[in-house]
Amino acid sequence: MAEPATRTVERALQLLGAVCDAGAVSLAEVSRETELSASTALRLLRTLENSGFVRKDADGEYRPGLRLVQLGAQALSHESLIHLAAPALQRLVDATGESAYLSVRGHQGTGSDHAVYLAIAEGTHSVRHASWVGRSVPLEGSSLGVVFAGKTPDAGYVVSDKGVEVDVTAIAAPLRQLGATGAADDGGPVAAISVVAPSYRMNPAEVERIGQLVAAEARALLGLAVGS
Amino acid sequence: MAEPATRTVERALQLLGAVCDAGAVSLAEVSRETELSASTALRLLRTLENSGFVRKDADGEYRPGLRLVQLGAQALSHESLIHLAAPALQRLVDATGESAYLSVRGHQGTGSDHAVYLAIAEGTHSVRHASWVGRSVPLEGSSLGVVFAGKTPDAGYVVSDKGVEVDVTAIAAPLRQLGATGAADDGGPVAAISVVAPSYRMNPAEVERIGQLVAAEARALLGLAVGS
DNA sequence: TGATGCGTTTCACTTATTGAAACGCTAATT
DNA sequence: AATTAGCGTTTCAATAAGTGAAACGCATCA
Repeated sequence: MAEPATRTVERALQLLGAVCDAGAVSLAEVSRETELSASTALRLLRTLENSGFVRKDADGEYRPGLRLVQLGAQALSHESLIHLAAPALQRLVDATGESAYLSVRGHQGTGSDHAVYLAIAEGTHSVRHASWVGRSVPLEGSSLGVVFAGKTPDAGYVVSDKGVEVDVTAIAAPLRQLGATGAADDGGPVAAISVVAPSYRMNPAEVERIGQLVAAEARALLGLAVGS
Repeated sequence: MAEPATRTVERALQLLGAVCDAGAVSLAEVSRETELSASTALRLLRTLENSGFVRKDADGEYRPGLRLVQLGAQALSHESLIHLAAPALQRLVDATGESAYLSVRGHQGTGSDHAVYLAIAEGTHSVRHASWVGRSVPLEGSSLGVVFAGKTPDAGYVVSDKGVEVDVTAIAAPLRQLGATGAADDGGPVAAISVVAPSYRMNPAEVERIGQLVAAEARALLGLAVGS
């Protein structure tokens, strides 16, 4: 992979990602992280800055820029998946009181795999799992990891406690194929919905109840999802 | 401006923007819009695709990619402004029944200036102004345009009817300086809040009432806003 | 006062980008 | 069927463009 690509652009995008991951970084830091020479990093960051993709704050550190916020917001609001999933997430919250998430597999490339929360419905319990849209969570050892690996058992959902976070039980189900074309993909689903709850509130019966709800909503979403 | 920049990256970012603006475009279309030769556009789009910033759908058209959605969502959720402004917008809705918006000046560069809606609180009237996060609106002739030009009168708010949209009255107020440093900027505020309502429901007294509410919330936000 | 690390600029070396042209393809058009 | 038009794609020589080591000034720290 990756033969036909322009190195300059790749590096610039890499820098952009590094800036976003960090939130705010100095030139020296990013250039170290991305293993680019300071002069190259500076030049590319300037280009990104000219285009509004990053900006320099008062401290001289680089931050995600307005253009990125704009394009991201556009892209987010055009993602029909989010709109389609929102009612399903809300139903899960209504039925369980726990927080529900829509996530997609993050872009694989920079080492370990991650998922990104695209939509959230907050639980109603006063003690609840809380996160935010755009949060990137590691897949390793999580129920989302199993789901994205395409290893979901026949029951249609995956449970994990003692996963990424302690004292937390996550129940996830895959949104298998979104496009109208049922083409054989690179394997694994592209999105998933999940319910995340404090473990102390869970028991086998409740886990199974929630699991079946999650699996049912995931199946229902398949019917709605259209090609675009 | 724009002397020290790498052309390749600039072009790639330009393509990225074009793809996002269009939502879904063919290679021929973007290459025409961006005035790039087809071969160059193809090569750059491939690079963007490899990095997940754009993706190719089943029809072979280019769309905003997951990486962009991820970075955008991250950037959006890290924008403390949005979190700070959300309660203020809601208060405006509660007090007026009309839709309230937080907007920032879009990246100036591609011709006419625009603003981008970053946060929205929908009005409660059944007939209300509706828009979406990420929407880009032209500044020309709008109250936002006046606000971003730094021409807000002493009253602290700007009113425009018959502006960008007909039959719509917009009332906007500037969020002057966000950073802790009150440094002399490039001039003009970077953000604004506004209330947008159907004109038929407005009258001078109501406009003034809303104007003072908007101006008050804008001033209140100044106190909260911190450097980061 | 010297040492360290930063952001920045310069510059010779080439490497990597470029775009016209040509290809195969599908879908209208004649 | 033959023809045209438009698309995505590949090739390739010309050269325009990106590269990074080195050096600079400026902070801060020992």
